[in-house]
Amino acid sequence: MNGNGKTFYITTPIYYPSDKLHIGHSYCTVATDVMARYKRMQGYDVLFLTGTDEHGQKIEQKAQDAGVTPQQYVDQVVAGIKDLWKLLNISNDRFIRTTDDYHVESVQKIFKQLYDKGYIYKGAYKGKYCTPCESFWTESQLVDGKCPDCGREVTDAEEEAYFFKLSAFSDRLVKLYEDNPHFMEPQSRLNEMVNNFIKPGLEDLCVSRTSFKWGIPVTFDPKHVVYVWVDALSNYITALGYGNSKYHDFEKYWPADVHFVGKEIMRFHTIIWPAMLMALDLPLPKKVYGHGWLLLEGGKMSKSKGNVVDPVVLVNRYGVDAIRYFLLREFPFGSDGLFSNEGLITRINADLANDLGNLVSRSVSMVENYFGGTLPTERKSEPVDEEVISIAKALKEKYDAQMESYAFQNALIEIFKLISRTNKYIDETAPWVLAKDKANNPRLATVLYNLLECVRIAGILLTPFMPATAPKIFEQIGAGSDVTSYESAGTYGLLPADVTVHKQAGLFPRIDVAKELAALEAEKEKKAAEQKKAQPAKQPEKKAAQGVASLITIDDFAKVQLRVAKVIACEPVPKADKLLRLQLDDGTETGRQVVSGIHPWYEPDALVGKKVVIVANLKPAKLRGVESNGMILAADAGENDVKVLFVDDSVPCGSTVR
RNA sequence: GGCGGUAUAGCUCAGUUGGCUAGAGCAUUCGGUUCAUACCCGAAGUGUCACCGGUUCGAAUCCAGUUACCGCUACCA
Repeated sequence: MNGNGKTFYITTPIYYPSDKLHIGHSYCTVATDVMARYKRMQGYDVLFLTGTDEHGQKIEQKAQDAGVTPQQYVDQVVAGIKDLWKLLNISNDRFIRTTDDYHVESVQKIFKQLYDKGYIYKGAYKGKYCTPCESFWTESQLVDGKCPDCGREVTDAEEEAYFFKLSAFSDRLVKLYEDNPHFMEPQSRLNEMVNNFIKPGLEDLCVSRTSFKWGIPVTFDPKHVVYVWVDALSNYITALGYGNSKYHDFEKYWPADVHFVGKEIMRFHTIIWPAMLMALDLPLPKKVYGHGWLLLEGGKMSKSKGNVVDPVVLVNRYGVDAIRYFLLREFPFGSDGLFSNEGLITRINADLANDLGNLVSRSVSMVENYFGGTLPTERKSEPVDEEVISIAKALKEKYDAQMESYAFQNALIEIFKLISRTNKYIDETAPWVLAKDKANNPRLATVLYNLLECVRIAGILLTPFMPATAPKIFEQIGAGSDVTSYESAGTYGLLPADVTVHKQAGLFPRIDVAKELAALEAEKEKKAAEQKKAQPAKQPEKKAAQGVASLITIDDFAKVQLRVAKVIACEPVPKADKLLRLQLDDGTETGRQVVSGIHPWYEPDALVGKKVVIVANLKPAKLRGVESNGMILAADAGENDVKVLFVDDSVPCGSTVR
């Protein structure tokens, strides 16, 4: 179990700094941190990497909206992310930014290397081109295989891009999964990957873009920038010095022992990343672990729902270790969990304040009250001591088994079994009764010593989870550094017989549930109000910035025919989740049929009889084989919300809108 | 639509390869205790283990079907 000389390389995903991070990102990073600390404690030479993925169109756009350069934009967000990790006591050894010089240099080399080996080739987006119309179409847009615009024949498209030969790696990937059944966890993800991607046949991957500039230029074809895959995934090796001279640890740490990732990016890490490494003739990571999401009442966290949980607020109210503990205790690492403030507070109260904090407090107090702080060395054991001692002795092994399989919640449950049993032991032995007669002192000292020992062992094993609290525990129970090492958790009875304790303030103050819930609610509303106030100020700025690039003339606008139409009938399109087929009365005799992707937000019945605005002169298109003549106007009301624009019923069908 | 997952006490969840009289924590009620952060200890419950069939001496656990929710994926002019 001793890691002497062995290395352990663990990573978080690199986060996308388009917005502030929320509790979900913190969850992943805290888990990684706990594992890193655990391995360090075991004596491994650990490298813990986290960072940010800073390129791409979305950042470019966000920066433009904010009126700053992309670099300025990410600099500011990244500073906030680094502060958050500091606040959460994250012990990452390195922090990589994909805008770092050395990373850029490496990615350019990797891209070239893959190109030279023939794994990256210049190609074109799959699609069709209508030369007379100068229009690019995808297969699904074609009407009867011909240009939807003019009805003429189309040719293969010319849109230029570089592709990675992902398709060439299917067999090797399947073999990888077969030879290493634990390559990805949880196991249920394996079927998902194989059935969704490998079996239908992997398609080559577009790895460059010409449509935006904010990225790493392709050295031998500078109008292209490297698209996310090669840029972002390779951070795991560039941060070790692969392809650059900033670091020199590639030989030492690669392959990674585990990549922790959110389940949403499992696919990139279990298919694309191994294929890239195969193409580069490099060893593959030993494991990719996809953790679950923290869900809130009402679904996934999202800005537009206003239900984003801000870790900073929680840490400031309850302390970093309470939050770290809660995240890893409450949620099984591989599956989703339900986050609630009430759950947080009751968990802190029940486990940390009542059980752990109070145990330390009462144990230390008794040593002070009955023996002035220092235990006498004379002892008297009794059979009632045996059970709690045997649990303490067996704890480390059980804990290790859970930690090695990344079952953080189970590891913590094991520790708290000891803590509970120790509390019960106090009742069984009733030290306050023993204290009434000096003759019982040897017995009393034995009981108190056992309490301190149990606390010591629990404290050591809690250290990776609660790096700030553990030292406080040790100080209170008088445990020096010689008896708080990882190894020492496996041996019972290491505290000196005449140990001296130091009573201090409680570790975790008890929280008034009702009061705190109200306070958190108030804070949330304050934030929402602030955001509302900030919105109008932000909007005009955004319009101005975008407007410069894309002003149109009144004539341009006149090309768009908007009309009012009434929904006569509406039904879902078969074999499609999002599509609705709408029959409209647009004032003409025949009416028209429109297909719209609004099923997630509207049931057919809710639309029938309503009047909407349609784009009447849009080119017809086929969606899922159903013809659509025009589109319905709807607003993007949030990250994932769409609202159709309804018109007053008094407006006649067919009315022009301008 | 395809693929995958989940469904167990009021709540959050454990239940390895079928043997459970189905468990834990929280919440609830009652009792004990006073060293301690109004804490700790003990006791008491409540469940057609989603539904319907099947395999079996025996099914929460295995198989088929149904329903609900979730995820991945395709469609979203």
